[in-house]
Amino acid sequence: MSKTTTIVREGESCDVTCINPGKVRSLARSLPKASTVERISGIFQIMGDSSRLKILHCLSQGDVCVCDLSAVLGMNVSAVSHQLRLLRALNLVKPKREGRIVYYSLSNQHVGELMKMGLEHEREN
Amino acid sequence: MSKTTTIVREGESCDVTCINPGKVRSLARSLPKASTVERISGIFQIMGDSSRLKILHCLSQGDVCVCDLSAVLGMNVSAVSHQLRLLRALNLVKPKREGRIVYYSLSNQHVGELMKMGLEHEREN
DNA sequence: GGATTAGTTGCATAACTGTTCAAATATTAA
DNA sequence: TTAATATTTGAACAGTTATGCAACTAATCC
Repeated sequence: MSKTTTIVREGESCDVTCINPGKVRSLARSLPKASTVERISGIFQIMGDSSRLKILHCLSQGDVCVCDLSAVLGMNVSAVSHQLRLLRALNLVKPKREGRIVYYSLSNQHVGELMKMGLEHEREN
Repeated sequence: MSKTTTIVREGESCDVTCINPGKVRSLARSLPKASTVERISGIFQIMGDSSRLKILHCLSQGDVCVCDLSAVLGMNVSAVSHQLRLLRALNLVKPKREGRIVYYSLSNQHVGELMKMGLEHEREN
């Protein structure tokens, strides 16, 4: 039943042995486009680090300054700041300066919900 | 208002400058324990890669063999197999041999739901 | 038996990531 | 102004990761 078929995907074509050409074509069509997959995996990747997850967990309970985050996580202020920069770049958190102190908060509730989902998955496993 | 306090976290203590010792203590208490955070971030980390996300997306539509996955994703059979091993190790997918062909499927629906969440986040953003 | 096909695995490697250190910026206090 | 504090940033480093190649196992077909 094996067969060599030419699969066309996003402009380029390549010869691959595939068991079920029809299924392959329909699966290929069903995939969200590359940029979408990239952005979704980006979100998950960001949440795939314990330090960042802890930071987000703290912020889900209200504004926290960098200094306090550093104390809670038990890590370098600089390290925390680097991670906050990443989170800022992805619009997951936003800063608010008050004098010398910068308070961070979640930009929206989506991340909080994703975290809750993660916790539930964990519990059910 | 700044103050130097000793924060005790999981047996070890360290001196850190922190703005709000009370808040820090309560946040520290509110954090899920290390192993839990680790496992949750592990799940997200696994989904934080476009190849794996595509694989999982395919499997969310039914059983697919390694060969077809390779064709759909346009990548090496070996590379796909390596990723499947990771997913297997985390009990996210399971193999079923039929002759020479190995069909993979999702172990449970949790991952599918997480992916849906990701897609929704993406859309709302 | 030998040949072919599907998949796995170990190794090598290039690319990426998280953290730390040191230096810079910004704001307040003396 | 100088000193102190809160945060940011860039460079460097160690550790991890995704992929491809080559060699292997497993199953089928001749």
